[in-house]
Amino acid sequence: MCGRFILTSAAEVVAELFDVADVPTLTPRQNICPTEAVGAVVFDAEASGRGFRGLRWGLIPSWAKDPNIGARMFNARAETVAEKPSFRSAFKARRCLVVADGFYEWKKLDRGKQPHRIGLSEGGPFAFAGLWEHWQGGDGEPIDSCTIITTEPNELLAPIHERMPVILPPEDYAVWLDPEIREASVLQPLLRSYPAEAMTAQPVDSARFRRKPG
DNA sequence: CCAGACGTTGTT
DNA sequence: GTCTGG
DNA sequence: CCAGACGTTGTT
DNA sequence: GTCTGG
Repeated sequence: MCGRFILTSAAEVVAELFDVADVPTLTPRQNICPTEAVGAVVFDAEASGRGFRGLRWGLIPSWAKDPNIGARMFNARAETVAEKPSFRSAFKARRCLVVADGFYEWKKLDRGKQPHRIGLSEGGPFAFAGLWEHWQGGDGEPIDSCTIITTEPNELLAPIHERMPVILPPEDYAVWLDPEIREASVLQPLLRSYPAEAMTAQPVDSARFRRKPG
């Protein structure tokens, strides 16, 4: 699962890792929530290459009447994403890389819950496997939104939570973003747990998630 | 045929 | 939009 | 995901 | 407890 994450890298670092040229200045964010704008790398048909863009986190199916349905579509299960009505068309044609420097998972304890910050040992940004979708209401603004795919946790994450987001290594970026690839038999094998030995997890203070100071 | 569902969690 | 259930 | 709210009418 | 907003 992944319901909160971090993006603090500078635009230049993101541009180099993902080989995109048009990354705008990025405000460091330690607590990105569902329904907020996230940074994503997508296939840009006009440029016949990659582009960086903002997407609303929480995928709104194109057929949804109420865009608020997207608020709880912030994750999609790797095991079922190719078949679920809300995700299958995006899985075939609109995959993306959601840019992050870390994410949070909450471990349930006998008393309360303990958030952990998780990231790559080597530091730096990485890519969640994502999907995006276009939505157009009757008279409202169109919205492009996205979801982050989850899978089983690795050995590091298993004690903390039952799911973890799929992190794609750079060698998988090209296949994941290629819109001509549509076969689940090619795509689904990419949706695996990132190696535990390359990740770190540390408890953090719950106070950082409060909305109001005090 | 039309009407209604379509998702993720976690918790019971 | 597309599938399922009635 | 968590934090914060948690009402009343009437109308579709 | 459950829903909404971010």
